[in-house]
Amino acid sequence: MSQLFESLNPVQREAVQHNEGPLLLLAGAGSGKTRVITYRIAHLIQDHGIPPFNILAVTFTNKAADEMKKRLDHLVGDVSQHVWASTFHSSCARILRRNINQLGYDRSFTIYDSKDQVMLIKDVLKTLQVDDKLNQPKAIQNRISMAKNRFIRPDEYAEKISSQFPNNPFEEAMPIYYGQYQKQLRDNNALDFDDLIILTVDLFNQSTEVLEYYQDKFRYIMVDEYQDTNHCQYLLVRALAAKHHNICVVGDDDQSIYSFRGADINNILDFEKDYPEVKTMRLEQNYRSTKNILEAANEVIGNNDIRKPKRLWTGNQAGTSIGLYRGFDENDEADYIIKKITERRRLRSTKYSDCAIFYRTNAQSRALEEVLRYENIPYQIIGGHRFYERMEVKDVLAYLKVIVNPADTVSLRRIINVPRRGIGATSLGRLESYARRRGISTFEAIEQVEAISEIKAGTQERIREFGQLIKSFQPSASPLSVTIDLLEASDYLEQFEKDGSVEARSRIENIKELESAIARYEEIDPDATVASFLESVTLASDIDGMEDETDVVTLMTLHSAKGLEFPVVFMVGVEEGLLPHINSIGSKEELEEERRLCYVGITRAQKQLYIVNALRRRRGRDFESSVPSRFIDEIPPDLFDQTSEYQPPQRKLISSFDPDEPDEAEMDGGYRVGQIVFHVKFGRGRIARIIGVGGSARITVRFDRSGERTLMAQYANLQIA
DNA sequence: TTCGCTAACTTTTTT
DNA sequence: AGTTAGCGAA
Repeated sequence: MSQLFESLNPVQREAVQHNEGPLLLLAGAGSGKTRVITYRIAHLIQDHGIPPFNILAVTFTNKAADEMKKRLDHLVGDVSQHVWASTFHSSCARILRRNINQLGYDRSFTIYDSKDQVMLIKDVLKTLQVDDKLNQPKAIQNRISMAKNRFIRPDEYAEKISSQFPNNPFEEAMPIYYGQYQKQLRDNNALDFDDLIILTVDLFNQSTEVLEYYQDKFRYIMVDEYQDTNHCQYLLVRALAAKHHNICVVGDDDQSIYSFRGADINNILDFEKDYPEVKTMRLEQNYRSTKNILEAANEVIGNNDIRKPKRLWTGNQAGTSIGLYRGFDENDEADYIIKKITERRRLRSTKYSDCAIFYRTNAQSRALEEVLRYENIPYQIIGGHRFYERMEVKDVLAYLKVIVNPADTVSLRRIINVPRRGIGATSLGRLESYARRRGISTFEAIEQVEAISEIKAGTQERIREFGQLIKSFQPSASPLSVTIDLLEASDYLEQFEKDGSVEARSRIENIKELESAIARYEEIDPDATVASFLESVTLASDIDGMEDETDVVTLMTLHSAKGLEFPVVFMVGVEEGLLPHINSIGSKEELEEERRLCYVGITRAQKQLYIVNALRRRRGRDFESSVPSRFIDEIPPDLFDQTSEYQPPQRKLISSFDPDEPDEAEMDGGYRVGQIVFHVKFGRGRIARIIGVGGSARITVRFDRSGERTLMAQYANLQIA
């Protein structure tokens, strides 16, 4: 262990040796915080004889948890397997699988992802007979999630949130939606992401016995990326640490980029108030980046007002200048990047896997992907349309979910007629209304379909067969065997085998891939069940699927990039409207979060940073011209490579985009932000944002009745008040 | 009543 | 561009 200390700087060493009592570790980008956490755990185990099962390490992603376990394994060997290292959501799911009975749920509960949530909300609106055109399910989902993150229940919503939006019918209706949503979740024996946390807190509040069990089990708690925790997670950590106070949180307020998900920066800023005896330490030496890169990062983040003052420093070399390129459009951006990558590969043995491309929005990956594919450069895209979101994969997963938890009507509805078995919307509707009348689940209605006289005998028979199909599987059998039997018995693949198109074949391939994923999962965990597999899939994050053994270029959003590092980083689309994003420009807080996002991107780079943007960009059907991001201006000019190709190629610029085209300009009707307008259907509202110009401009209006909606200027037909 | 085709909308970030 | 809603055919 003593050699272990030699590689640490004094502050790091102090942090590792501080084992009892609360510790706040303010760790700047690239300051070696993961190292400190793992060493700290190793130190607890080896030098203080703390049993590994008494340690809980909460990370932001499963990938980070796995990496921590791997490093820990190097330091202390096999015993590291007994440390609980996982995400908030996974840890809570694990706790709830043991103890959720006490809250009146069944242990076979299903976890709903955000798409499932939206489906359920549509359902809720239907049962409440509310038009889902006026009340966007996604907006409702967002409001519910925000409430849950703040530990606000349906019955408290009116008082705590609605009251802040006087005369807002949408917010006034929210408690009803929220309440009904929660009821239907329970009826489906399902939990959404937020429930995992909130119900664990409930469990602890309700049973001191359970709470004490976990308090004593997790005598040492470490929370990584603490700046991104929400209030509910804060309550959870506080409850767990209340007895022993051995809580170490690690975070960086400058890297807080998840406030849209309810992350509450106060959790880090107030930590010192919660634990008066806290020891605070700062890791400010950066080991990752060159001086140039770090200075650029420092300068950018220095423009934020809401932050703990600090300035990272590094002993590393100055390094090369930052590349800056303003391309013609997104294809030109991509061309430039590829040119640089191939050039570097030729000159200085930079590997593909040394290079990462970051963007603000997933949509930006497409242009890059096309060019990379065309140029035969191997790449991986993190996030976007993930494997587990493919239609055919979701179908099979829905089958598995129903097998484990027949009460899950969202999944049931997905597969009851897939493949086509002659059970259409009307029959399903009758089935569901019967279920509702009797107060039973849809699946229970299926089991007594003979009693439903509205359904014709032929259809009854088909429904009965479907019910038997589901019941013919053993949920406790191994996931792989269930899947194989399922594919066999359901004739699911037949629809694609008959088709024979490229697409159908790739769908079959994806199912095969799913099978091998299940096989792999079983190999790692011999106790795997269908339920545990489904859970791991739902709680997997984009980044968990990242491949870091093979030599490929990695593309991902700036959000996904947090916690990673690459020798060569390209940030694309560094433009006003994209970074900072158009939706964030209006508010100071949100703008500062965009700046932090930019900071996160810059600080991922070890040796070389390229900042790239384009003169114009395709958005939907038409082009928009764009202005370089204000964040570029915040970087001192002398840090940029002065010889760089900063002249945009002036090709046929005028012809294809024409913001001043007269007839279009008239069509935007002279709308202004802040104006009060009336819409035929949505009623009164106020213009929140206008994006673009002319008829193709999109106008976002915050309607009194139905929340925010974005309309095309040329079709909006708004009356100006 | 179910199914297949055409037409419209979306894209900020995510456990 | 890929899903969803709506319509007509079987």
